[in-house]
Amino acid sequence: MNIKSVAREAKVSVATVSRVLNKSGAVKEATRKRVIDVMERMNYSPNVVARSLKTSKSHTVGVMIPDITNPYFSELIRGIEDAAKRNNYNIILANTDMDRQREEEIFDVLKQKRIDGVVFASKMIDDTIAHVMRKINIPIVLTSTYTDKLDFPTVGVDNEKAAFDMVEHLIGLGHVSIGMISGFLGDFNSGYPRYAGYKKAMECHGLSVREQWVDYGEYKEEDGKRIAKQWIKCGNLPTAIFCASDMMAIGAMNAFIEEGYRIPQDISIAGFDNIKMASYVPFGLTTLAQPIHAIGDKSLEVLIGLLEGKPIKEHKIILPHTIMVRGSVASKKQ
Amino acid sequence: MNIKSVAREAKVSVATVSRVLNKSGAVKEATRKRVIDVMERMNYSPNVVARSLKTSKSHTVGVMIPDITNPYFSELIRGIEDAAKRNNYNIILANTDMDRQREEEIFDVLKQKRIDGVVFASKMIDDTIAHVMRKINIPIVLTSTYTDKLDFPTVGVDNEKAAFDMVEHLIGLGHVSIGMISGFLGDFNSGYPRYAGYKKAMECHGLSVREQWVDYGEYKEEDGKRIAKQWIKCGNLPTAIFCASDMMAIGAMNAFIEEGYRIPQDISIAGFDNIKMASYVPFGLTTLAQPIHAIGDKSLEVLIGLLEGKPIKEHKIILPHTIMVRGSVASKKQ
DNA sequence: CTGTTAGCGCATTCAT
DNA sequence: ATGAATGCGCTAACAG
Repeated sequence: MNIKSVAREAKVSVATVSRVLNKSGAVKEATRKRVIDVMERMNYSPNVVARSLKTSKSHTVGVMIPDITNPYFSELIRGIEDAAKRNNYNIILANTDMDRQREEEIFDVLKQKRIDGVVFASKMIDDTIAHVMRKINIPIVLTSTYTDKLDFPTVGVDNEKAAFDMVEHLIGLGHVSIGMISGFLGDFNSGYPRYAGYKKAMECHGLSVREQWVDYGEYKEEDGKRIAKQWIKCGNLPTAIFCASDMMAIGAMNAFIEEGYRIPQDISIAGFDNIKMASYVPFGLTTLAQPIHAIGDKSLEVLIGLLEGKPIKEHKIILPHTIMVRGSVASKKQ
Repeated sequence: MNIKSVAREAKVSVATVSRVLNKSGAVKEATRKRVIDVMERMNYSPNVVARSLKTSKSHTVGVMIPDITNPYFSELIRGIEDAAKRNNYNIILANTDMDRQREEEIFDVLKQKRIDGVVFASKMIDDTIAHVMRKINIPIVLTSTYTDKLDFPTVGVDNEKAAFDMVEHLIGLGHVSIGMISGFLGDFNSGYPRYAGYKKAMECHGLSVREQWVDYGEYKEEDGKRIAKQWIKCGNLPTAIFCASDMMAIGAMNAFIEEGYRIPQDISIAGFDNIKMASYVPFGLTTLAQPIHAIGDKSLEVLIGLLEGKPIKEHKIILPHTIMVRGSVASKKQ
């Protein structure tokens, strides 16, 4: 049941069937109807593999992320998939766990499968992976990923400004002793800029960043929890803690609650990301909202732009962030 | 840069190149080396699309789920993808939002893309979608999905027994007034059996199911929260609440905490699923643990078995559940 | 052990 | 407006 049998049945050539299939070229309405009829009667479904071989377009893109289990990435994927659906693309999903070897392997099979492009999220691009990505020679869009080695388009928020805004929000609420549970400063995508924004906001308002109130984690709940428990043990807490991720904020909240503190009466906690879970803690988590879904959506739109040969206007696409006010931060004004 | 140019460069025929590529047939070690050398030097990457056209195998499977943003499904997908990786398959991910029309569309394009099989999760299979799934004529494995119309393999836990075990656990802890925030009873996959297990356990121990302590939601946080707040307003609470999903359990917890109750001192709450988030609430959520990752993994393994023509031994594959004891349930023994 | 060749199903160019 | 013929890159049957 291929194009040929349809042609035979409809008493036309395969070229004509192909024409009605792709709405290319002109076909007399009568024969078009006839062909369509036959296709339906035979329950014909064109073989996209053959078409891809011919056109070298698969209408499929690869999406490589560290771990779909991370709520940030599952929202991101949803945005990507929604945009894909709109544009009649499909996505091949691959988890990398940020393992460089695994990433290379995936790039390799994606290339072999002739996918049209990829959306890539990972840790910082080093020379090795940059070389692989260049060599593979297909359009790539980066998100949540820092690079100064590649000139692929990047989609995300202005992390430094976002952190600055959040800390300024806390200061505006009367907080002066503000701690931060940061990401690692070697992470130039999120870790460093968010810390830099925090520091800048503090200095901007004449407040001091105290070393004992800054610690570093890998954005996981466990990290936030561990650090908060440590601080509790040392006594002498800030009145507010800004966390570089919602998961760390949730971990910190859990630590404080388990130790008998009340949030936000005893201590205020702010997060970063606005994953869905942020609204599923008691009274809600106040957080710096990234438009996660929109970032995914835009990433795919940019990729499709690349595929269609649109000239790239801007390489660094910044989407707007907002502050999502919920119950985990209290005012310190008297 | 195709197989032909490699053949030319290595001074062999395309057949020989194909042989070393697929390790099929015998090739003299010397020529094999030479071919491999050439492939590397030319940075040759076989065109899997052409191969698929020839073999009618794409080594790609479709995965259709309601929403990747749902933590249950993101863990499921992770299991599926891990199994896919092990078996050198890729997955095309599609969110359906349980929309029947969307599901049909996706089945259609997946068929056109000649994917080898699909893992399907959805609401109950009705006649219309059953017809589509039969007609598409490719191997399908079901998970989280009830059907009595199709004889496709199904992977999951024994929901009724699981619920029974959990409620018995609560009873063993001394609880006698146990409420349930259930799924809808029309959901034959999870809603009805989990309720049935609850009821059976209660009756089994001579306890009565009180109508005012049973309510129904769609497994979301909001549902658990709404129902719990309602119960609080009515006063007269059970000492323990069994929820048909972790998200509803989290919602219920949030409701109680927001209303000033302490968990588990004032009320015990148990969930179902053991999504990661269940361990990220203060003191942890006691829950009926589904082996979510394993369910995904097994689903794909079964699908691959189908693809390789293995005879299906059992159509209903039940994976073992456990009770994950954390801090949200207290003992009522004196 | 190696080479020749016939398709896989389709899009597309060139005639007509 | 339609058809005939070519080739996309590969696998596998067959021949040697």
